[in-house]
Amino acid sequence: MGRAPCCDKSGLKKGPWTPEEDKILVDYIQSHGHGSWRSLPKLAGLLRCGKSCRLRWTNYLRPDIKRGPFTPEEQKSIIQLHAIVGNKWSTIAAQLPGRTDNEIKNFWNTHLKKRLLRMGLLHPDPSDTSPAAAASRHMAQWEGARLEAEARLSRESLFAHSASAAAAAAVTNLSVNLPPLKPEPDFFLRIWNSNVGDAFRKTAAASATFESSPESSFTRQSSAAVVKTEPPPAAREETESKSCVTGSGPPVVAGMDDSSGSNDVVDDVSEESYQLYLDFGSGDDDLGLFGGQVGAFSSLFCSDLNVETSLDC
DNA sequence: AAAATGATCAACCGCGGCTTC
DNA sequence: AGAAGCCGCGGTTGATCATTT
Repeated sequence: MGRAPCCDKSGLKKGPWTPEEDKILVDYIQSHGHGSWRSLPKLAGLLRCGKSCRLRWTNYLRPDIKRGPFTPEEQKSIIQLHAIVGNKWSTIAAQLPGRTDNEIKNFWNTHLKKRLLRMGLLHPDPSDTSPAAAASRHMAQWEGARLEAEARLSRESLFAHSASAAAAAAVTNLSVNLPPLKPEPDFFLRIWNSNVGDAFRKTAAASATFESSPESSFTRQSSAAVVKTEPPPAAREETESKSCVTGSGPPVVAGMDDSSGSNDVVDDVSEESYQLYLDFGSGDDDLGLFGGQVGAFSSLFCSDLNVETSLDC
């Protein structure tokens, strides 16, 4: 279906915003709200398209924008979230108050991505068949199997809970119109039923045909830090068709491996970024990648993943 | 001092999804 | 049901500043 272009109308200004335009936009939104972005420019008296106004407001003028460099905690969060959701900048931004998707995207592309590539922790090409990439696939298979087991246990415990609740209700002549079963937030089950779980299952299936060397044994900690996620097929097709410049879709984050041959360049990496990597998979709990972050991430999974169960968030 | 190169980031573009009619 | 409109997202571009040669 065709779409009427938004910004190519003659007379509409493009390019950098002037302070005067900024003031007009801020004044208007503060007194009227943005309402319909499409009609806002006309109502506010701006020679801009609505799209440009929205971008300027959300990325720059919004009062809750947090300026300044990213803190180590924020960087760590970005790395962790990116390993989980890939280039879902808006999803990542939602977990970092005051940061915009555009800012995070730029920061990733100009800082974090380069650092991780230099450190050999990121493989730009998912189809890479190098030993390092192979190792990461092996990791994904391992992680997928573990997640599946966790999910199965969760289902079983949920079923047990459900059955006992039904029995109790029958005994007490209560309506068996269940779900007063207010389940505890079941993290593993949600993940497993989400796109993330789907990606793991697909990865595991793909890896099943992959010949991994018998000596590829990895520590639990490193495996937790190593997750290869792939977007669902639709998303993958979309990104592949859209872009060929940057490695779109969630990249492979691999553990430190000798085969990357990058030991000599790791020295270039700052101690701080290296520490970020070390912190990355060092959670005390069993789910290293999510170490200590489950609470913070739960809202992410509630809001952004297609959880097919009826579990409440 | 000036040109070349690299890094950064604000802004644009085009597409997909959702909503409305 | 499907066409049209709108919004938001992710990828890309280009201007500007910093650094190097």
